[in-house]
Amino acid sequence: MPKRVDHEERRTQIAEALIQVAGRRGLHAVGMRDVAAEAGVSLRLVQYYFQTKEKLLFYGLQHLTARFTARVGARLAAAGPDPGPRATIEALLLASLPTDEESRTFHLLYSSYSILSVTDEALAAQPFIDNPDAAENALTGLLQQAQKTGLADTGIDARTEAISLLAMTATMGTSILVGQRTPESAIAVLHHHLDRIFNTGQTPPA
Amino acid sequence: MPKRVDHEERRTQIAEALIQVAGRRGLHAVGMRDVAAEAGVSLRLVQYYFQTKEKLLFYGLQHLTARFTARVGARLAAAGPDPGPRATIEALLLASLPTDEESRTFHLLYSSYSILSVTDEALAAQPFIDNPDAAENALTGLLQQAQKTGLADTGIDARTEAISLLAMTATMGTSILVGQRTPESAIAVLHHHLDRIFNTGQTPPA
DNA sequence: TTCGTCGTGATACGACCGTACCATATTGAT
DNA sequence: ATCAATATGGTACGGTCGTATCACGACGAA
Repeated sequence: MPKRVDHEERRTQIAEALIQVAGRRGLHAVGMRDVAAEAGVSLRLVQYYFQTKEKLLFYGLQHLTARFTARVGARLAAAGPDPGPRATIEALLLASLPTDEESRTFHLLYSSYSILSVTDEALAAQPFIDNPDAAENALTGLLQQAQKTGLADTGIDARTEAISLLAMTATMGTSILVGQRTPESAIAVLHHHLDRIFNTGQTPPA
Repeated sequence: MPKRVDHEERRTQIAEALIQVAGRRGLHAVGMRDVAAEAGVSLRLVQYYFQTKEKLLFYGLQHLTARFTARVGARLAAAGPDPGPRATIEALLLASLPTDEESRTFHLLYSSYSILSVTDEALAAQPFIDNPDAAENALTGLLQQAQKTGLADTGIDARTEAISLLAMTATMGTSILVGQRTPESAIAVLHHHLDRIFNTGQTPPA
């Protein structure tokens, strides 16, 4: 047999090319030839490692979520060992905001895939649909933990607040993307709600 | 001259066909031939009244926002003459949730246009970009008015809460669209925040 | 060494899409 | 009645897109 190339490595390389060009020109505008050119390979190669465009798009979505998960993990690690629940939540939410080129691409493509999945049933059956649920559950758990340790207001409903925080973050992310809002104002809104939920010590509970 | 047909009426008819087919198969998948077939006219006619696809898409967006504005107005009128600020806000927010076929199409297409505008500068220059600002200002005004009349908690920041409510509504609308959340749960979250903002009389201020 | 398979290139094919072109019936103005 | 502008149909053109086909070099196993 010939060169015996690492398939998974090549697939990753091509998937990153897809993400690059899709982030630049939009997911709807990306063709196989664009991906090939961006990856520096021939069109045939893209066909070889992904037989069809649909499979390429699916793999691109998987790779995108994996990259995002890794990035969030890095942010959490950067917050130091065992940060408080509030710091953890803050890192989680802020990592989702499109503040640099990478997170901007994440947000744009994830939104594109979501909208696409509404009218594309094959895409709707893909695994990324349970990812938001995982985030919601994680955030809910963190809030409940904070309530038990007296850090968060016990009067709030953890799940409702988790849903709210994630929902606000998502929309404001899109607002940043279209240039309607600045990252700073989005962060300010999030801080406002975190201040409301968490006992800062400056505003003791009645 | 011949039949002297009403251009605006025909353009509206074609634009509605665009909205129909785009709501069904996705905005990215709609072609001029699809629109023509849906409207029951020839491809040539679509070209005649809109010279290019880009212009058709722009007009479709305008028509979409006009239809949505009219729908919200109808909801407000249905809430009775001079409803309280809370009822007004509630009608405003709930009208934005995709609960039936029409609002589902609204939400899907508006989101599609938004995402598209991120990578399409011609679309980004379109008027719909200031529409969210208008909603935000209106909501802020209503909240401030409610604060002055003692209906809403004076401790909240009206604009921040307006931004939050709109942001939550938008994301939860998309969640409903992709089948991740039910309209009821979204409404429950919104009610929770409205209860927090408004003095219900059951929880007197300290 | 031979052989079969893996990796890669070049190119062709059929479909579709937006747009342009040609034709023609209709009808108000002159 | 003639003319010119309007409204509409039919169809062709150039491009692009996803996919398929043909070809061939490389290399490990026998």
